Amino acid sequence: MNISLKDVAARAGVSVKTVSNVVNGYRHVTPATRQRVQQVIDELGYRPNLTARHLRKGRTGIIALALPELGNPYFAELADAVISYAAGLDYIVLLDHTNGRRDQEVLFAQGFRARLIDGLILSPIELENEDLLARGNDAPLVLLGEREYEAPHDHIAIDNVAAARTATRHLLDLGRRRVAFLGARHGRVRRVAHLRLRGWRAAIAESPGAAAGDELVAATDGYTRGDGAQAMARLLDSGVAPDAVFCYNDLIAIGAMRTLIERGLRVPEDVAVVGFDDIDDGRYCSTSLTTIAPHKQAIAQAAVDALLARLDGGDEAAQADPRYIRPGFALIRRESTLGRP
Amino acid sequence: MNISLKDVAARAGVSVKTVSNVVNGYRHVTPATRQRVQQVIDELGYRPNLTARHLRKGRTGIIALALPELGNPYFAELADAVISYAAGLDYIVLLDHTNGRRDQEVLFAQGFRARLIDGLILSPIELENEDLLARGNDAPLVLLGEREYEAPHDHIAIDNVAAARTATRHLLDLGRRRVAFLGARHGRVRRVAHLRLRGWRAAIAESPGAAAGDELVAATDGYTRGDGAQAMARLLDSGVAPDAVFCYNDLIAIGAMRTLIERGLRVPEDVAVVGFDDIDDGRYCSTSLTTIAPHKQAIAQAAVDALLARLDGGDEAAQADPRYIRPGFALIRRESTLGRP
DNA sequence: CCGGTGTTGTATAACGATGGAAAAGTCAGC
DNA sequence: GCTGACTTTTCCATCGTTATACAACACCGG
Repeated sequence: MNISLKDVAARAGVSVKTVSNVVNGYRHVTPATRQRVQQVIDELGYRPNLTARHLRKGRTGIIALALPELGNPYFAELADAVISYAAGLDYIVLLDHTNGRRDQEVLFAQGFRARLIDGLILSPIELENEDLLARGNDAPLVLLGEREYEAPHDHIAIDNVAAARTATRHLLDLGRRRVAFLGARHGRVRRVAHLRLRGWRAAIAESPGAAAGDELVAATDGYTRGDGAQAMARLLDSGVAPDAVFCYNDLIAIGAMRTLIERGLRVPEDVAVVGFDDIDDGRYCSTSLTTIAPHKQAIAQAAVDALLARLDGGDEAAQADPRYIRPGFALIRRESTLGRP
Repeated sequence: MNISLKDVAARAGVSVKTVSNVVNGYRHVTPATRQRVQQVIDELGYRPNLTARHLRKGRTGIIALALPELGNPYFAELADAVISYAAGLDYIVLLDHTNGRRDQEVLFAQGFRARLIDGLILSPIELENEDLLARGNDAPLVLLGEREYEAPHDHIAIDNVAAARTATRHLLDLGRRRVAFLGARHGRVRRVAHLRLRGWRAAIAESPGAAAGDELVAATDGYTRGDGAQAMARLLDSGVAPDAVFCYNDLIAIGAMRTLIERGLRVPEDVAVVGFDDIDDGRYCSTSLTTIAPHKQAIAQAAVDALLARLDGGDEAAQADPRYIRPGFALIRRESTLGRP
């Protein structure tokens, strides 16, 4: 049942290596031999054993993609894009999730799947710079997303500050003056939502009449709809009364909208809402969601390309300085800020 | 940089096999030797080469999970559950998507990743029975989801007929009489949404006053929100005027609600809506979605357990008759049928 | 007809791990 | 001190593939 090169070779009356040569399309094989071998291959239904090939070549053709959670549609859609693009380049993607927990992220960065994967694309949340520096692993690593590090790795991320500023300015341009920010992380305001928060501040600072107090910034525990709903509720209970909300991501925005509607507030008349990610859900909310759309396709391609450049590009490419690649983004205007047409 | 058993053995002054014994926790190793070897392992940062181990053992410890699309939150959440559960059993999950296309599903069933994976969990959409019978691959296969086959493979699925009947009856119990079904597939009504459609028919047949005509059944091209929105629009345009809709899945339901709201119809006052899958989105729609909640955790566990039973259970388990396992489900009542409390 | 050149095929040794058998070491009992 | 029984360690083959080196052969010009 398990056909190996040896079996084919015996049956075709040639050496193992000749069969290997045929399988790999090596040039110097007479058409006659090639045909005979090929026929036996088809006859026996031979399929190369990838494991053995990988062992011999020192490469597996597998790259890992570690995302915080697949339940978040943004990451699911991104994963989809990465898998498809990598498949086109004959690479297999091993998808995994870290739950956004530092210990798990460290585990991946350390390469606990060492020698099974050729390289890793990681979207960190809690990972610290020191974790990266302590990394005792030579497989290439590409970082994805908002967090910034000073470790020597390629990094793919849209310009989060500019994107957040664009989103916030959109709200200010509509005449809103009390624009809240939803989704800073408890106890670590300066970390995870750092860049988007900075963009928010920048836009507000440019707009004379806009309220800028810290009471407009609401923290969440995570990045789910539930977190958004709770944070919005807390914000309203605290008496802040914003007339617009810019949310760390679409899920939080959707949760926030849900709370607003439950409280009898209208979106966007009473409170306008902008999200971030452009997940499919946002388009079909009963009030469709205005959002920042990072170019997922471009992000996926850039990440895979960066990784493969270091893998397949030879020594000079492997040693090249880390690159910071910034795919584009767009503001998608929908009903949650413009109202129903 | 690439430390192998040999390096550790040389440094520790023992044989390769002894190091292997230590790594694998073999019993007969003196504490002194074990400690010395362990120390060198830590010192050099040795990590076993999984590829080599797999080659030798004939097993990779990797199982594949092939789902139609990760963009659908139901599948993303299910994948999450499978990965976590399998990880607890020391199995790695290779996640892939078929786009619900027959050629891709056939490719997976045929095992194009032969010898890289020990087994496969597949959620088919277009795959035909003959494809399964023609399968020339000995790796165990577990099927997931609504489609039913007569091929000898384990199958995990909730009772779709009963679930659909429960959902439809819920609508009828609320006094609705014109309950539409959204999500039959164009040109193949008897295939993909077969069971759920049957459940719908059964519930309606039991309810004397309920309309039962085929004009209440609307087809969709796919299973996305967009498909649901379009199908709902077509249904309304055709003048059917339902007072309730049971949808093939939550995404279609969310799309349908979107269309209803755009047309100025109220949910649930004018049209009540029930979905299927219990994805997170449904809970946070501005009108939260009543739905059938398959027990995803149970499905994931059953699928992995069934696969591993055939893998690790020895010959008698591998040859056992195929099993049809039916995890439970629940009707989750929310605003799209009950209205806002 | 010889030697050089170029093509086609083969034998053998890896890659890094594990399994089984053989060898070496330990220890009690007489 | 020797035997026998048991524990610990080593040696060798092996998984399926590819790389390297080389053998075999044909072809061509001189």
